[in-house]
Amino acid sequence: MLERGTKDMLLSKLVGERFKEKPVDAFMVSHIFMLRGGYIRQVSNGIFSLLPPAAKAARKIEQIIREEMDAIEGQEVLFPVVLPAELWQESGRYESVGSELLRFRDRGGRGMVLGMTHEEAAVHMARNVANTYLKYPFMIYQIQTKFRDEPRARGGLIRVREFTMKDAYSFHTSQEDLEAYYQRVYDAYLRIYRRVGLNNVIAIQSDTGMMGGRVAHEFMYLSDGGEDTLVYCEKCDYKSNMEVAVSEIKKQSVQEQEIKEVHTPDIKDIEKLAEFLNIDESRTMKATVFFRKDNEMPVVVFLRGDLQVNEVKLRKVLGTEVFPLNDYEGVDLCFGFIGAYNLNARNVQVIFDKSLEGEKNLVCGANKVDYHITGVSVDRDLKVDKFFDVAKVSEGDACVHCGGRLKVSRGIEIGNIFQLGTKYSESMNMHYMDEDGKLQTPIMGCYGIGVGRLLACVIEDNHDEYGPIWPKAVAPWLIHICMLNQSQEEVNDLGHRLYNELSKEWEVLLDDRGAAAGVQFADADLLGAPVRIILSKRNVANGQVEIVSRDKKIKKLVPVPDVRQAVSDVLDRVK
RNA sequence: CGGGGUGUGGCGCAGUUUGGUAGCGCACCUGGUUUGGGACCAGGGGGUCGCAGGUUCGAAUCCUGUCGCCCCGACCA
Repeated sequence: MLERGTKDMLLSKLVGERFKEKPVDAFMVSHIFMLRGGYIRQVSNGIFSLLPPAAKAARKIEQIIREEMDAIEGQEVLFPVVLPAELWQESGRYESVGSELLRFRDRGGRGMVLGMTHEEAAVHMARNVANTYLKYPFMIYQIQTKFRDEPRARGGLIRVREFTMKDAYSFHTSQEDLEAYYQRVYDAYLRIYRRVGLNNVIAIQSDTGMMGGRVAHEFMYLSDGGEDTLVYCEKCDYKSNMEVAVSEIKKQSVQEQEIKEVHTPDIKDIEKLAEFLNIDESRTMKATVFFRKDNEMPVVVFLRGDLQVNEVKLRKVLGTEVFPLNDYEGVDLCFGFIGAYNLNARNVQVIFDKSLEGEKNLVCGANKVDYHITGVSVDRDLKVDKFFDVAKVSEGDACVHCGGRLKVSRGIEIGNIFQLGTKYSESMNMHYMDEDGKLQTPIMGCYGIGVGRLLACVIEDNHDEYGPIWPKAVAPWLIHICMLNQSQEEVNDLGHRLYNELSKEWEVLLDDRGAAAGVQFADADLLGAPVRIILSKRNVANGQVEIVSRDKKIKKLVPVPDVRQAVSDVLDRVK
């Protein structure tokens, strides 16, 4: 017989178990604690079930997001998870998106997809009803399951294939209106992160990727374990994803030299070349070879030897997807010794990075096995029509805005916002009547936050060596009662009495298992409730209980009649 | 999709080299002693060893195939 209220939970009945040992396959702290604490259970690669503690915390995050979306006039809706292929064919994404879009057929053989984002569904919903300018602007959002067949899920809830996401879509009659609303969403996002207890979050400029559109920002939780690389200026507020980051590259002034051919036996990479000639890598010219997806033509990118090619930038310059070339068969290049000087390769596209502009006395390949050329000056010896910016920014480069020093850091993407423009409204024939009775195409924005990933980041940002230290806004339970000597009637009675009383006001978990003190404390640490009440034989005999905050910064003995007030005080003092 | 690793009870692992019918720690159940940081004693339950085929009198172990999972890379709102 279940006789539980909505806020109370007996630990002896809680579904899920907690483990002492670190799971062998987990590396990120959030993943480790979520497994050890009985928060999540993996069902398949990148697919997880959430157990009660995680489900409760996720619900609280969702509620915070919901409140902030409603506060900027969002209207909550619900799109289907399964969508017909035709809808995605309308926008063109059925073809343009890769295999992360899960496609399948229903019993009638009709093509279906699992929703990975819902622009199509949003336009489908809105296009027939938003037929007059009087309805604009408006924003619709949902909190819904998404599926993306990621090539490689990892890190517990950090990178998964199935996940819950809040996605929002706004519709406007002018670019100015979109920009103004975009800013409101931006501000709402920062409020959301603050409310769920995340501190190290910054917004950066980002690539628009498959979404299309021009302006986009990503919200990054700064963490060494993050998968994204970001660049920011120490002096001004320039912040960007590495994918689109730009910089002034540092250049040294050097003397011009004569062209010379040197024998470099089996020296096929920049590192060995610099070592062999005893020069800095920045005194060499590197050739990196890609191939275009559209016509499969090889592309040689020349850049200064100390730099790396930024593939996202290269993709934009070429206007097509690019992949590193691995199959050298039939390509008219002398691999390992490719150089810009005297390069006579057929059917190969050549791109020069701006890092080479004006450089003098560089070493490059001689297009001949085991030889390099020294003393190459770009202006004097090479005919370059145009330089492109296709190199990755390095730490220490100068900021293009203020000349300040750029720093490179890692982060986890916990939200993004896009100014989409008319990509979807146009391709999917969405129109409205303007004041002059003319048909117009609305301008869109879209905005996403991954709930599970956010939950994981809250742990990344709030934990000690024993487990999560949940901020009270998202804690599964606010109060955790430990009965250290449960066999003592007074302890058992008082524990249950406090449990019943406090759960009228707060969410309370009672450890009624009669376990050893160490077991109880360890589990309480893993469950991370902000306030812990400890009942021991001796204290209870003195009419007292101990109240401790999860971060262990507050510890006090209080008389039993004062417990409610003391709990309230501690809750006021913790984050 | 490439490279590497791994699959034995809920979790962590041994056993595989050299085939002989499955074991350890934790967890779980019963009884008792315990109780301020993962206790102790006694008893007990649970695994057709990822799956399929083959070799053999006999396969966790050898052979072939296949699948899952993990890591690195490619990829990625």
